[in-house]
Amino acid sequence: MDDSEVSKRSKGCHGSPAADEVNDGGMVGGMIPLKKGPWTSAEDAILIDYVKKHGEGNWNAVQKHSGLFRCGKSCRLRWANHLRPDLKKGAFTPEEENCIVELHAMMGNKWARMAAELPGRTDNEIKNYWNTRTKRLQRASLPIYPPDVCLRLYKTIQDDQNMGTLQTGDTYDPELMQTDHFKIPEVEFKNLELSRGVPSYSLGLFDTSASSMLKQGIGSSYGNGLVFPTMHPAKRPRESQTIFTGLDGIVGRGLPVFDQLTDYPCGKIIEHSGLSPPYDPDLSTYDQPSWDVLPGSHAILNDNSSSASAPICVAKKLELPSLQYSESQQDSWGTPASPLPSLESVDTLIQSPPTKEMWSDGQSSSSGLLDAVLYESRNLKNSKKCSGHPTSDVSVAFGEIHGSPLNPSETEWDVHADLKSPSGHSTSSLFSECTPVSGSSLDGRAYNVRPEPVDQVLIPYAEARKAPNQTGCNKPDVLLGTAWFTPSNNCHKNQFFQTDDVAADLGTMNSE
DNA sequence: AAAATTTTCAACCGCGCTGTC
DNA sequence: CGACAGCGCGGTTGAAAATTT
Repeated sequence: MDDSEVSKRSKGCHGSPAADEVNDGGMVGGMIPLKKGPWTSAEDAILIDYVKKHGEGNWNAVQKHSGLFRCGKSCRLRWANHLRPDLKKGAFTPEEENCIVELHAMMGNKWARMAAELPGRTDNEIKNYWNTRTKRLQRASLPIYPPDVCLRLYKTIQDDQNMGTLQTGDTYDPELMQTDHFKIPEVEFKNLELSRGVPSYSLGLFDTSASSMLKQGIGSSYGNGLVFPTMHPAKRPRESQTIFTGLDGIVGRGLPVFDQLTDYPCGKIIEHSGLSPPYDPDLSTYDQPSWDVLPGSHAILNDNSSSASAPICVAKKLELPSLQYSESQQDSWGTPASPLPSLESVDTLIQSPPTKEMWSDGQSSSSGLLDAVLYESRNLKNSKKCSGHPTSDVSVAFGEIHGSPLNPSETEWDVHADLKSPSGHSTSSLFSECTPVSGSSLDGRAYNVRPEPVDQVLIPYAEARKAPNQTGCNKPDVLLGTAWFTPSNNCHKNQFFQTDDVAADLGTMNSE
């Protein structure tokens, strides 16, 4: 064993005052300090041999039986992270990377559970990967979460709300929202060719603002009715669980679930958004002044395919929304607040990290995108309760943002979605015009968006809606499994949400 | 080529949960 | 029922490696 190597890193083997640290990390027989620092191959061999003979577990016995001067914790960690025979070595594959992003969006920093979905990978590995990735992306002002992930989550929550399974009120369980430095889903859209049969309103979904969403207050009833992957810590399973019914069978088995996501095809995004033409005209009757405007990027509205395909902008931090759409500006947009707080915001959701203050309970949070979406959902619900002038606070409705409903086809979207507009960073504009410098994000995930036919209809979600009370269909995890992930062989043509259902959802949501 | 900076990642730490006595 | 032990999780640290200046 290389003691010099060990001593270099060892900061003393006296462990912490904690009982377990004292017991297994302190001294051996009160005399010999347990080793810390890097493991040597000799130690590895001893540990491997021990596990072969005695199996995993009872780690504190390792030192006693093998003579290894390592605390049980250290042994367990070493085994779990490096010596386990089933460990997959090497860099994450693109599929795995995509999977991690998806999982993080849904779970937040639940590394162990994420690891459970990625066979052969350890929580530590995933954690390191994510932290590295996040740093890199943030530094490059690139989105942490791809747009389709944002939308799927958001849509799922919306649908869930419409099904009445997402409870509101003060049932929010802080523990379920336990997170840290809430990651702000930033979105950047590259090479979006949205002009082909894509409803402009679908794009509007992207021009939303999570920060506004997230500032509105806390209280997603995460714990009631919502059986998200995040579970109460107290009920945390000892062993890795399969969290997503659908995801499990896909991700867990290493199938190319995310093949379709690798490039974040626009079509997928649109599909996930749950909107497809023809847009239900009835929606305009809702107390939703600009719902009809909601949509779209000017590229779409104008069928400006040239602009849509023009690779213009360099990846750039999208930093406007919540501020840009501040209340003070609402008037300038000439429209009243809309009861549709949400869709406004994937953009914000994507760009502005909710401050910790937003979590009224003072909990830090580092949840994934899902938390943000849930948060917004809760707000949405609240806003629905509040008469017809819901978004009096930070949240900005589409109308406020995109102009008058009286002129849906010629909205202000064009104005502020335009790169030349004051806002300049509208996601919609990014959607249609921005292209990352290199054609792919720094983390290798190209945010390409391909136009997709919007006439297909996906069934799982629709079915789930029809039978919300069946077998947990009202549960997001089920939705995640059925509606979010589709077999890769169908990825190019699946419609994740039934158009009519979505329209109905939106209508319901707005009229509630 | 060397120094400085950044990135990666193995390991540690503290906390909380569960099971046992 | 409380104390304790074992274990696992998530956050953090810091040395090594890689990259940039």
